[in-house]
Formats: sequence, structure tokens, C-alpha cells
Amino acid sequence: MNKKVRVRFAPSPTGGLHLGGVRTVLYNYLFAKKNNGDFIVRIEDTDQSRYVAGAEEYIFDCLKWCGLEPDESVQHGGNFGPYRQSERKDIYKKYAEELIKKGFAYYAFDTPEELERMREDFKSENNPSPQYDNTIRDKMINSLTLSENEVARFIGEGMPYVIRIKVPQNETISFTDMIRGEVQFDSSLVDDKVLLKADGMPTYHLAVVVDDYLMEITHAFRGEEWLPSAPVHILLWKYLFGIENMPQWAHFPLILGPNGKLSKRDGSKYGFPVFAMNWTDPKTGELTEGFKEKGFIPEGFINLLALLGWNDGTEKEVFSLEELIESFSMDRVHSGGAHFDYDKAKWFNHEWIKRSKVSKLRSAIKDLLEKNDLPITDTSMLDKVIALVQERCTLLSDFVDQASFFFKTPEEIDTASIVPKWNDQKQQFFRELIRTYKLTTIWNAHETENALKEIAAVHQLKPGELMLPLRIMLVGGKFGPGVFDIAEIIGKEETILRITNGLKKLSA
RNA sequence: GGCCCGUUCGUCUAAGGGCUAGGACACCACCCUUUCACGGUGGUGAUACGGGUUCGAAUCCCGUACGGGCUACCA
Repeated sequence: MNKKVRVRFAPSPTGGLHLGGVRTVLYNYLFAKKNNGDFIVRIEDTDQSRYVAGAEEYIFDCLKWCGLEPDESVQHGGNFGPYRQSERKDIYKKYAEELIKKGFAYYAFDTPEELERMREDFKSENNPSPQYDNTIRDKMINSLTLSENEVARFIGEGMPYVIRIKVPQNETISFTDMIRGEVQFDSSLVDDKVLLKADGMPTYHLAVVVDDYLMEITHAFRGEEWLPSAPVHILLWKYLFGIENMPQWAHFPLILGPNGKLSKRDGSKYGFPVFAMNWTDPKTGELTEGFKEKGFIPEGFINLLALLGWNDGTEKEVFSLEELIESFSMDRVHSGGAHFDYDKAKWFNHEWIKRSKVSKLRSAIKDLLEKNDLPITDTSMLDKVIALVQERCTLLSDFVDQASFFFKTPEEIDTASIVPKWNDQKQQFFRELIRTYKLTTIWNAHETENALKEIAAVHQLKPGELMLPLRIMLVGGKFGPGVFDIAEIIGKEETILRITNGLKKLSA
């Protein structure tokens, strides 16, 4: 009874990894770790027509960036492989045929054109999308309507066929969802889903049940969009492996965009990412920006996803991955869909940038600055800069504006903000400030500030009138941390140079 | 159309029958700050509607409305 907890994330490698996908990974991961279980990633690539080069590797890159490493997968190995369904093709056919022998499935020879015609013929106002179900199947070409000889002959002649589940009539199919409680379906309304396609590959419905069984999955979590096909899967469990062996299910609510279902389009439309990392469609070359490249850090990204549909019942909102593992429980996952709020997402990221150790941020920021033509040679200076400005950076990209001027003398400065109150007296003051700074031997924020105040007093100027000009000379604009902290970090020579430059620009 | 899921401030949510419906984001005001942020204080703002059950309902039940998902040889 005390089986080891095993959960799986089963993505189809067809493109970018969506917000909702990462949250599904996260909840799987948290549940597994909370219960000392294993987290498995299984690649569901049974639709060969949807193969996209690089998509599988991309998914693993995203998981790695998020810090959600699987225990078993194509890349991580394990004793339940292969972990790619296309490599398990032979396994599924056996089970499909077992179902036929038991009378729970049948061969169907209808061509795509015939199916299309069926949908046209039976279409009505009351039933705009007819299904291949118990009311239709005896009007179609399948092993229920054909004689045994005909079936054997068709197969012998190599006629393409699929295997469909034969869904019973008038049964109530129900299960207990860990989030929603009891959910019921009327079997008469469930259609005869294809289990094995004409190319010999299973559909999701067969593969998920077979693999969850063979991989000893104990808890199966997926998005709410799968709820309507649950009765098919329950039937399959009953027919193949016994309902008592079925994993416990939970269907996560959907993540919605500002107007309904969140789509890739919403990203470009509303200016926020939808994918975890940059994704370039290999066919069209179209790039879709990811949270990573937008400037999110993994801690922030994970935190915002975790709280989109779950909370621990207290007012705590900022959680590390370790804290999430500790606090997570499936019954506190919401049943209603959640709208994604980019402002709140940024707030989470800001919280994590603020509280991150400099050493954690260093490498990403160094890369970023260097991409912006700012070679960093002095890492200890970079560390000081990061510590000084991190609280005013919401996204990693904010470090470009907040940190650049430490490493590069401003070329343009906001003289317009100085000029209106500029006069000869102030000019004289700054000349003397330069002379004094040149003679200063101990260079730190305290000393430079004192020097300024003393000289200001001599010139009968208020320090307040001088701070803004000095800031603009050093920084270029009206932003950044304390001016004297900046002076201390950029050093004596550079400070004097920038004041000198500033005076030149003001007298020009 | 049918089936399924859902519905508390604009958004994410707390409150598992008892009451000033709490917090966070965003927004506004003030304080702090010799810039910008951080931080602090306060404010605007919600139980979709209608019936029940109950001494008492955001909470339980029914209906309506609204939103979402599914309805492929895609996952």
C-alpha cells in the first residue's frame, strides 16, 4: 500500500514551453519532493506530423533554468525507459489488441474522408459536431458492422485501420479528483476515441494509460483541458490494469490571459512573456520572448507560478523552492482558473532580486552588461554596484540602466535640469571641489560628503542646491543611489573627471 | 448545440455556518528620502443573481446568468 510516490510531466515537444506547462511541472515537482517521491518527464511525441526540431531539448533547458530537475527522463535515465513514446511504439499495439480480444475495442476502417462525410451528414442544429459514438458506430465501417471474414480480409489486404475503444452505454463513470472532488460522466455521451492510429502509433489516450501503468505512476496531474477525456482513461484502466491500480488524479485550473485563455499572441499583444525561455520556431524563424530573457530570475518565476492557483492558507507570498516543497499540498490548489497578472509577476521578481545574494545575481548581470558593450574587468566593483542598486531593479534588464554609469563615463548628461539654477557661484564652488578632491587621500562616501559641505559653507551655498548638479555630472540623470556612494565606487580620478566634464558642458 | 469545470475588490487570493469579509499586486494620498527607488502610514475597491435549508450563509442545496474547457487518426 505504501508505494513510492511517482509523478510525471508529459509534454508534447511541439514548441515553446508555456507558463501553464511550467506550473504543471512545478506542482508535480513540489508534490513529488514533498512526498519523497520521484519526478519523471516523459516525452509524448506520438504525433509524428507535429515533430518540431529542438523542442524536446528546449523543454529540458527550461526545466534546468527553473531548477526543476527530473529524477528520470530521456536525459536523466532511469529504470522505466524508454521515456520517449515514439520509442515505445511496439508496447502499445499489444494492449490495443488485448482490448479487442476482450471486446472493449474494435477495428475501424473509415477513411478520413468518410469521417468527414459522417460529420457533415449527421450535423444538425442540435448537434453541430457529431461524434463517433454508440449511436453512430453501427453505421460505419468497422469490425462491429463487418463480418469476421471481411475484417480479416481488409487487414490482410493492408487496408489502413485504427483501433477504437467501445464505450459502453448508460454507465456512470466517476472518479475523485484531488482538487475538485467527485466528478461524474454519463458513458453514453462519451465517444469511441481512437486508441491506435493508422500509422501504428497510439493516441494520447492509450499511451498515457499504458505508460502511467508501466512507469508505476501513483499520481497523475494535468491541466483542466483533459478533464473531458478522463472517462476514456478510466475505462482503459478498468479494462487493462484494474481500476484499483489507477493513479490518483488532479486537474489543474487553466491560466488565463487578460481575455480568456492565455495564448502566445497575448504575449506580443500585452507586452509580457508567455514562454519560460526564448523560443524560435524553426520553420518560420519567429522568435517568442521568454521570461528568462525578459529579465526574470528563476526564484521569482517559480514563486509567481506557485502562487497562481495555490496558497498555503497564510498571508505569506514569498516562497523559496525549499519553502514551497515544505508547504505545498494539492488540496489547497484552487479549482477556478486564474488570470495572469504581469504586474504581480514583476513584483515577485523584484522581491527576489532584492533579497538575492550578490553572488547569485553576478553572472547573469555580468553577461547582460557585456551584451550591452560594457566589459566588466573588476568583479569586486561589480559586486558593490549590484548590492547598491539591486533594490531598484524589478527585472534583470533594469541593471543596464542602473549599473552602466558606474563603468562608463556618461557621454550625455541632463544639463537641462541644471541650467535654470546654474550660476557663477556654483561654477566657482565646483572648481574648488575639484581642487579639494584632488588633494583628498582617504576616498570614501563620508569624506567626499564632508568636503562638499565644508566648501558649500564657505561659498554660502546650501548643500541641497549642489547635490543635483553633482548627481547629474556623475550619473548623467536624476536617478541612482546616493551620490557619495557612487563617488566612492567609481573612485577619485573618475569622480574628478566627471565633474570636470560637467563643468565643460555647462559653460559651453 | 451537447458534456464537463468554474464564479469573493480591476487582478491573485483568505475566511471549510456566526459577521467591521482579511492580505497582496495595481491605483491614489501622505511620511521618509538633498535624485530615483526601497521602506512606512492611510485610502478607494468584492461575496454574479434568485430561491431555499438554518436562530444565523461568502460558506450547504436548487435554479438562472456569466466565464472557461472539451467536442481530431493533436496533445
